[in-house]
Amino acid sequence: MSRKQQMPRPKSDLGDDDTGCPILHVDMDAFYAGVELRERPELVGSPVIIGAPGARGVVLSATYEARRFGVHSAMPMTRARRLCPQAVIIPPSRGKYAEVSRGVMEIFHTFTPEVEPIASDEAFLDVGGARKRLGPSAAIAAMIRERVAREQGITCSVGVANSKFVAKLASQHCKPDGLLVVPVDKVVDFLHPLPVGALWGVGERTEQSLVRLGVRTVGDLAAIPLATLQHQLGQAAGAHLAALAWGRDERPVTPHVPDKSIGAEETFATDVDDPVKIRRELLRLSERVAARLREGGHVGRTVSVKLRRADFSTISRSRTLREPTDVAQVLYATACDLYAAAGLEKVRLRLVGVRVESLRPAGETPRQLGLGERESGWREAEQAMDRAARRFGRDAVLPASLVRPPFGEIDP
DNA sequence: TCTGGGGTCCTAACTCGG
DNA sequence: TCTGCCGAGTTAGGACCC
Repeated sequence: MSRKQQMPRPKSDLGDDDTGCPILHVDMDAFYAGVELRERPELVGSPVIIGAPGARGVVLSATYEARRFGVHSAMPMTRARRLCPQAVIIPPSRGKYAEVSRGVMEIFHTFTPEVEPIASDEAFLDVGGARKRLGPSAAIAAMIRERVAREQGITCSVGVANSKFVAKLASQHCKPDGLLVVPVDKVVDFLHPLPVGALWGVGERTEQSLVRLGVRTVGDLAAIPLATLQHQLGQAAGAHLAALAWGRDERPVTPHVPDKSIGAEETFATDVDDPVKIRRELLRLSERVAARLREGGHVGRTVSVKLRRADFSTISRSRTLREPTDVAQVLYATACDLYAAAGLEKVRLRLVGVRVESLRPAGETPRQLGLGERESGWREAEQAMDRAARRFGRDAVLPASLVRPPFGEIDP
């Protein structure tokens, strides 16, 4: 589901020598759209857009037929509909995509335990250890493509290279439904003609900065002095991109990357300036985040709120607590304090968000009771809510202020 | 044209304690 | 007691990814 524009077709003279290329990047083609088309085969070959039909939605996925009209992920739905009025719009069903994603990841694990998921629709695989058993990397890539298509009914593209970064570029390069090997001695030939925006970490802003330096291709980037790059982009980003431009990327495939933060945010259907409604939303988001913290066995110490004004300018405010928590009431109280301290109580907002950072495993964090705090308090109440939610559904137990009034009554 | 929601990482400014 | 330096931690914002 990359937002970057489709790259030109690959150079055909790279060859297929996969010696020294243990890294695979597997990327589903137009994943959400592909999943929907399994159930609506009559739409195969038609422009289809997956996205919420509301006024403020964006495109989550689009078939290649829709992309020909300029539609791409993250584009506002209003614009997508203008560009391609004949497209069939399908609202997203995230549960369904999560299920297919699990199935695909299971297929990957039958080839190697070294699987690093980076999104629901893509992953890196290190097949270095599997080659003795299953054959060369390119052959493994072909088997994976065949099994994903046969067992899940969707197509994917696979890049094969000696590093994660080059494998990822390779998979983008051969989309859709392709396989591309970038041999070790052809990495620079492959990289240098590419537009600099193709690099991982070069978005719109960075690309503009680089174009001001006269850098348009990866080859241009490779040619400019490191100091100039670091002056323009900062120490870390400059050094990182300079290395990538020469195909240097030492990052290993890491199967278990721990969560660093968990958050939730919501864009209102229309902008809101009523502090009561804003606080109710902060409560809803705090409940959601706390439930996910408990589900994942995390506690977190830093609580931040995100507030986006009607003009799209965004501020965030954060506070680090004395003790880490997974209790919604603690998150909510902190979020309300931060909202009040931001001085936006009379300002029209389009989005609010709550996030918890500095996560650690709940089991490793002995809890200190505060002065006068009862052993059985909010945490126990919320754990009971978790149990009820597992049994009766997510909305079975809610804080009173989140319960919708019966039809005809006034919402307090 | 009008911009979701889930994240990660980096940088700069600031505070605080040694 | 005051001042300067340094490093660690916190906070805010921004860019980027899918």
